[in-house]
Order: sequence, then structure tokens, then C-alpha cells
Amino acid sequence: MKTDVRECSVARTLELVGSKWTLLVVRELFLGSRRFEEIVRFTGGPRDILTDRLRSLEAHGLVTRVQYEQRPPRFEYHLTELGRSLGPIIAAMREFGDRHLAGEDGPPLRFEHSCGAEFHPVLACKACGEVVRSGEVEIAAAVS
Amino acid sequence: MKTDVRECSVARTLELVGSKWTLLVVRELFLGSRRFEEIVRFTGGPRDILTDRLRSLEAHGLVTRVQYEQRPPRFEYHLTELGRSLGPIIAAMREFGDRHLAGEDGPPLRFEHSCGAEFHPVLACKACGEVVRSGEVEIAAAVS
DNA sequence: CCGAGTACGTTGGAAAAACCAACCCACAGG
DNA sequence: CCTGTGGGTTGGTTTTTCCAACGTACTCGG
Repeated sequence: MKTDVRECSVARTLELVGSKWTLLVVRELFLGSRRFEEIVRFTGGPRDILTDRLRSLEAHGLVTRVQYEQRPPRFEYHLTELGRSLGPIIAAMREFGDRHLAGEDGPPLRFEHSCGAEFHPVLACKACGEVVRSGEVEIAAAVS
Repeated sequence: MKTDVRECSVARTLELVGSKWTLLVVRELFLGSRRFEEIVRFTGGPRDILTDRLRSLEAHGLVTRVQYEQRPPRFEYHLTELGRSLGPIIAAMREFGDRHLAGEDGPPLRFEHSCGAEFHPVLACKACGEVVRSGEVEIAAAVS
């Protein structure tokens, strides 16, 4: 059997953020956590794994580790511009969870758009600006 | 140290699709693969793990397993309506990969919107329909 | 000065998950 | 028969993850 593994952008993205805890770390940073202890507390992940994920995110340029204290040396984690461009992925997951997996008391986190309404993301076409309905997008070409 | 794990929709979504290979399986189904052998070939994942992921997706109602042949028994996998609503997550990952991690020969998969242009997803606000710029969305309330 | 507490990890060992090659069954075609 | 296809399952190895404990470097209160 040939091994025609599809080298696609989804696969490449998953290599960066596809392992356990990584996207929860990114979520935490989006929500404003900066310090290691906050990330531990709010994600609930094992400290060693979270350390590993933060180093990996840093190595890939999604996060920077900034010293905010000399003695003892203390660091903060910040999303880079590249890291912030993971926003749509987090938003899409949040939206999916809100709609289909919400707990008893609804979505635990609410966002507000500058138009004043509660923010629910939908996908739009960058070219025409129209909100996309299912069936309006098709594969144009599939290269191996 | 208190364990104030954030019970958010992102975390809940990751419980469904957060383990390795799951989202690649979903991508394959979006791209039209239906049979087990196709999923093995195009994702490159281990057969036993892919079996496990398909069963898990089925158990959560994201995928259905349909018999298309009696003797010998053969099955196809299809995304359910719920499964198709993972589209924005896949699209967001594809977009991230295309923009920041593209291989030498550009994005390997292209999509086309019904407006005629190549499709690149951007986030829009469901309420007002406007495309969202960074800084326009803020946390309205954060419940532990 | 002593002990407790905070911040940010690192370590060692156990448990779980992933991986891989090989196997199995049912059938089809030559 | 003998080979090939489709859709898995099995057994054993390797990798990851998990967890609790420890270490370091300071600060604060008494």
C-alpha cells in the first residue's frame, strides 16, 4: 500500500499546536494569563508538560518568554503576533463548544464585539466579505 | 494551591477532537474520503489508532458508519451534521497553516467560495455581520 | 534569625497512549 | 489454489504523560 500522506496546512498546524495541553495554554494566554503558576492553575495540566509546551511554543515563535524580575529571575509568557493569529482557531473551538457542548449554565466565557452585541464568530469570505453558508465552499484543486 | 481549572468550551471541544489523528481524520472526511483504507493512506496514522478515533467520533455523534456492502461487510464513514460543524475549526487551521507554515509550493489545498474567488476564511460577528479586526472583541465576563 | 510562603521549575518512576508489524477473515479474480 | 483487497485486531515495544516530591532563590512576618 502506497503511503500518500497528505501534506496539508491542517497537518502542519497540528504539528505546532496538536498535542495535548498546547491549545489550552494558548487559550490561557488569550485570556490574559501571563505567569507559569496561572497557566498551571487554570489549565490543570501537569507542570512538566506545560513547561515543555511553553518551550515548544517559544521555539516556534508563537510565544515569548520575558524576564520581569531580576532576582529571583522570573518570567512572563506573551503571545507573539504569530501566536495571536491562532485566535480564529480558538474562537472556532469555543463556538463549537458553546453551541454543542455547553454545560448547564451556558457558555462560561462571553465575548463582546465592538458593535455592542455578544460575539459569536462565523466564517466569512475574505474576498467578498459575505458570511459563508454550508455548501458555498468547494475544493478547487487537490494537489497530492 | 487551588485547582481552578477553567471549564470552558475550548476545553470541552478538545476533549472530543483534541487527541492525535482525530482532526486529521475529520479533515479527510471533509475532503471526501469515506473508506477506512483511504483514511489510513492519506493521514498516515496507525490503523489501530485510526480505528479508535473513528469509533470515538462515532460515539460522540460526529461521524456515522454506514454499511455499503453485505458480503463481505464493508463500511463507509460520513460526517454527521454535527461533524460538519467542525468545518470552521478545520478551516481556521488550514488558514493558519497556509499563511504561516506553507510548504515550498504553496497551500496544497485550495477552496473556492460561491462568489468565484479563492476562499480564505476570516472571522465575522454573527450579530452585525462585520468582519472582525483585532481588538474589537473583548471578554465580557469570565466565570471561574 | 527562623520558619513559612511564593514562583518556577526539575526529577524519577509509574501509568497510559501510541506505534508497528504481523495476523485474521471474507470474498473476488485469474 | 494463489494473490489481492478491505477492514480491521493482536501482541509487544517505544513514547508520552502523569504525579508527587524535591530544589532553588528569594520575601515576609515575627
